[in-house]
Amino acid sequence: MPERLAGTPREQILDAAARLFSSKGYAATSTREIAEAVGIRQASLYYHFAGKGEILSELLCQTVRPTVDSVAQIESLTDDPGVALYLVASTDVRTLATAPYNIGLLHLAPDVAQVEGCDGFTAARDELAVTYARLAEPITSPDVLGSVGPARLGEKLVHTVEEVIGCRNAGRRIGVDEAVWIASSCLRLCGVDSARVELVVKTAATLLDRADAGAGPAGRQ
Amino acid sequence: MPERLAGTPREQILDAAARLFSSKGYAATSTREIAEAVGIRQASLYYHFAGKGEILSELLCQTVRPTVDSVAQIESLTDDPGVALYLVASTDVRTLATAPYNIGLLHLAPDVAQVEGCDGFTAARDELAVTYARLAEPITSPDVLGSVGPARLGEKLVHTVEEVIGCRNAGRRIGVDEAVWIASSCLRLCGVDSARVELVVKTAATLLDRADAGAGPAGRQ
DNA sequence: GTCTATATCAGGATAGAC
DNA sequence: GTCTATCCTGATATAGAC
Repeated sequence: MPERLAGTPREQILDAAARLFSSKGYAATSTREIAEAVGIRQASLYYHFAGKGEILSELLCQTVRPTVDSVAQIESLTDDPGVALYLVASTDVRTLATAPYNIGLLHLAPDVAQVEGCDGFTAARDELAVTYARLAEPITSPDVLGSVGPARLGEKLVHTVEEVIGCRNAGRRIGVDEAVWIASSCLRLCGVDSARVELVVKTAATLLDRADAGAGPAGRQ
Repeated sequence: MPERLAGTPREQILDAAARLFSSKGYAATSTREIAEAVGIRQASLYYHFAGKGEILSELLCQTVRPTVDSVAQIESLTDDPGVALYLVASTDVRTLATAPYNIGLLHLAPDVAQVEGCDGFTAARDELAVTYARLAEPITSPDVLGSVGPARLGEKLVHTVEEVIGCRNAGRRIGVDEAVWIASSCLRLCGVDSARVELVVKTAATLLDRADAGAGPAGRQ
């Protein structure tokens, strides 16, 4: 245990804010509480952040950045859009499931949606929806595409992955089986049948194993 | 247009609160704003409600009551659990989609989850999850049941229907096609294939037509 | 049933010492 | 970089007149 119980003051603030925001809500959390949790005075927060909104903004970005960044790498692994979709969804699930606190909850809340200066987050999230749409379209059955169209389907798949948020909010942690099920829900919703879903899941698993092996032991982290 | 632009003061307050809560968030909405929207003074709210929390509680209950109440009637229409599941989901979708404001958003927000005295709502919502689970289990494919189990599947179907909330939150209204798709998503997630989904949707539609005809013109509302 | 008036308290943010 | 001190605003809820 060579590390301190926390990192830089900035990281400590973000961690405390994440815990409080996700448990009490953004508007209902005071900057005093955040400061107290870190062990500094309320006014000292303003040295590290311009205000409450900037703390929130940074936290929101952390929920999407890893997934957005992973897309290029995933697409270099496979040409099968179904497998790619599943892998992106899996990354998304993992990011949301393993974050120290359930901050994914926040962006749905109206008080959060009203905060200005979160453009980076909304842009990244929109980009993610477009990616989901692009990958989903070629594997989606005609009746589904006819009902919702590609763009809305993308949004809906993003929402589907955010099922993780609901699970965590219910107090449960997400196991491997559940993570697989949520990611594969994206395929099911496109109209892919159970047999093919299982095939994609297996293909994706072997692909990841190969990639991990190629990246060396560090890939396991 | 024989009605006044609003009903009783109590209803006016609930309507204004619903609009403000769903757009700004619960904690971020002041009782002053609610009163102002109704055209009375802030203190006058306390004649109609014990406090801010009681207004919220009533609004939350309105989002689940119609669906919970419809279950018995739906189960008297059919013995096919798949059709019943689809009909319950459709009722749920309709309730969430046609409410004057998107109050379904609220229960997800942490500031709302913290409010005491919403037991009626949480109990009704839990009951709904159990119903979804009971109807879904017999039609769910083994691989899906093996991954998540019936109870969690019930929760997940509730969340699936709540996709409506996300749609409305994105500023879109829910069309018929989209409503059908969301309700049938419950079947797809259980592992039901596209052909059978379409069959269930058609069966449900004819069942409803018959029920409406039996109930007389009032059934159309 | 609605009002005025007010008690009580907590919020975010800034100024300036150290 | 953190502190103290404070400003200013706005919150919920109550008391009591009409």
